[in-house]
Amino acid sequence: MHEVAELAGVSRMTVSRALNHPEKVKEKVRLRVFEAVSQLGYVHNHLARSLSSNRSNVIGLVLPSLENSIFSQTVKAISDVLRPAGFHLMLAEATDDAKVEEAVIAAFISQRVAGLVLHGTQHSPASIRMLKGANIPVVENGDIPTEPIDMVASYSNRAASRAMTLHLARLGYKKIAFASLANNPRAAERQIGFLEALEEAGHKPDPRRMVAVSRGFVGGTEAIAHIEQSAPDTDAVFCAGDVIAVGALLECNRRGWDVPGRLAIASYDDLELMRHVNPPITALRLPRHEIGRRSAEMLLARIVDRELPARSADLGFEILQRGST
Amino acid sequence: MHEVAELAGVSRMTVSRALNHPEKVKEKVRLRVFEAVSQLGYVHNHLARSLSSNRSNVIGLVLPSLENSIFSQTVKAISDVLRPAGFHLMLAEATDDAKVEEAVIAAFISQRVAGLVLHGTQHSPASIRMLKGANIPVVENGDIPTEPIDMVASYSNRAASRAMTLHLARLGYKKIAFASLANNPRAAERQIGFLEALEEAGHKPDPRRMVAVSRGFVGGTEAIAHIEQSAPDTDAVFCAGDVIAVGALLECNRRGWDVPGRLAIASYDDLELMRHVNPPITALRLPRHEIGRRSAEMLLARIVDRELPARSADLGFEILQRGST
DNA sequence: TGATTTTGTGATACCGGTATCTTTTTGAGT
DNA sequence: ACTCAAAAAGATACCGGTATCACAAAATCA
Repeated sequence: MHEVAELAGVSRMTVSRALNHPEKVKEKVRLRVFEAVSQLGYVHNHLARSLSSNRSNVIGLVLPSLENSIFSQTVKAISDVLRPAGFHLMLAEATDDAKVEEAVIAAFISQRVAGLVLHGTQHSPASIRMLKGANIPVVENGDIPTEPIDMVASYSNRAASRAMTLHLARLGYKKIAFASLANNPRAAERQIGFLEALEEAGHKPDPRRMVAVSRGFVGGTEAIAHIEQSAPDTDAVFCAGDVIAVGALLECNRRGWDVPGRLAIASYDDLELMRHVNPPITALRLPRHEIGRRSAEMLLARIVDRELPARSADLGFEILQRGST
Repeated sequence: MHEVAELAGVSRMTVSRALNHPEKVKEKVRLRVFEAVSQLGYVHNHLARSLSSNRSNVIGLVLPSLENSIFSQTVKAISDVLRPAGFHLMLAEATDDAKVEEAVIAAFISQRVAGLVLHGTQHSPASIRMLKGANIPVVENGDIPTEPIDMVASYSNRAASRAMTLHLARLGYKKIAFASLANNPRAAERQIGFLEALEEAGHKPDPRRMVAVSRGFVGGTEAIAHIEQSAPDTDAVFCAGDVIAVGALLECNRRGWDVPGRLAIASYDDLELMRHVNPPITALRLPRHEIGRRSAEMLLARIVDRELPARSADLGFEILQRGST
């Protein structure tokens, strides 16, 4: 920068101004500076800028899992909002483990990120203390928590699960099973919603129809095997996670079970795949993209425009009725 | 940091040393410093550290698309190698557009990333100039380029495509079609490999059997429709991209075509899904995870250990013969 | 025209650390 | 006990920018 200043015959300060607040510098001088910049191939050092001005242009994103394709829509949406605003995205994985999450959050704060998006709403007291102490805007995704740290953009797992279960009941299914991942805070909320709906529909919950399965397609296979063994009179299964529903459908196809005749299948999440299998699977359309967009917008509103956007946005969901139910 | 130094009764320099090179500080003093750190809840400012020491702990990753689940394995592997080494990951999307890529690279350099991973091997002269000028280690993924910028960790699209095509020929298929995405530099390499293999196997290439399709499952539907219309005697189709093969298989199922009796299907990439459809799809196992791991390791070798790792790692591939061929 | 703003530019200090060199302390060897 | 090398701690400058205030030049007003 020193060299640019010399070549343009001005002070470093003027160079800085020409680059950051061009309107504050006379046109003639400004053009000399730009000329010098391009002639020397000068690249601004954002690190120094951030340190000096105590404000950075990096947003941190913490995901429970990087391998899960579910999040790619959200990531893409965040990125699409940030880029035109000149912000960048830093990514970290925090599994559902408190210690790891604390380390990740500490690392992000240490990098002085301008804001943070957390996918997940269960945080250790230490994490919460750090986040509040850091005094940066935070958006939580993944569920609507009762006590948000700062801001929230999500749908309610409980409400979505409840709605789909009621939908199945309304279609006339009487013996609905629930398959979900074990040890997953979001799955727990979904189970609550499921049970609420059963009660509301006047069904009696039956523990034989609550199945905990592994991640991935194989989870669906497990669910069907469990149902056949423990509760063969089940007439519908609500697969609350990822690709479990597809795994279940494929397993039914293999066994020659008619879907939805022998067993109806509903999915929690509407991956593109759901529309393409036979029969297509009834699913919840969750606002994955919208969550990312709103999260980024809320952060930018606070950081750039210093506004105070609504603390919480419930982005809802939609039931897509298809051939599998 | 000043406060920590005061509380511990030492100079700032000693605090810095206690945190970065604990072995250089006497145990007694070190403990006093750590005590002060935790008492004050001090978080190290990595920005200042990077600026002062002129070395950062952030790695940049440029992907052609964030929505594509294919990359999630690579991202996860990179992240898994970086975290224990104390490095972080910054993510950007650069579509296959030169201008966007230049902007992204400039932004990363401006953030003084310690190293860069580029998924993609076609770069504009301006990008290459910037990268060489920045003097940071760069790893290219996605293909084996003839003139790498710095380092490479990948498999060869051409070799993989050629190998699968030869595999189909060896299985006795005589009229093999090729379906791939249009306007994709990697797809172009794959097509070259396909044509090489046809020649090697003594087959005559037939333009009616070269199909350009859309992204996603629907691409498979398109491929089958095209084959039926333009070259109904085709006995095998090699789907060179993403989930096209699954789309094709599902379409065959819908039409009641026997797979592989009426038409054999082979896929370029082995997603988990390939093993679970019926019949399971023959696919290339590409080293997605290994690419990420090696990329990160190569960068760290250069950054941390100041070694000069091999410039290029061809990580190969594997043919998984399954029921669809 | 002189007084008063307004606008443009420069001087200086500082953001929060680390590199480097200097000084002090420690401890081994005789 | 004394010398001297090695280890530990401190002083100072600087990384590459920006905030802030001072000051000069230009524009506005009476």
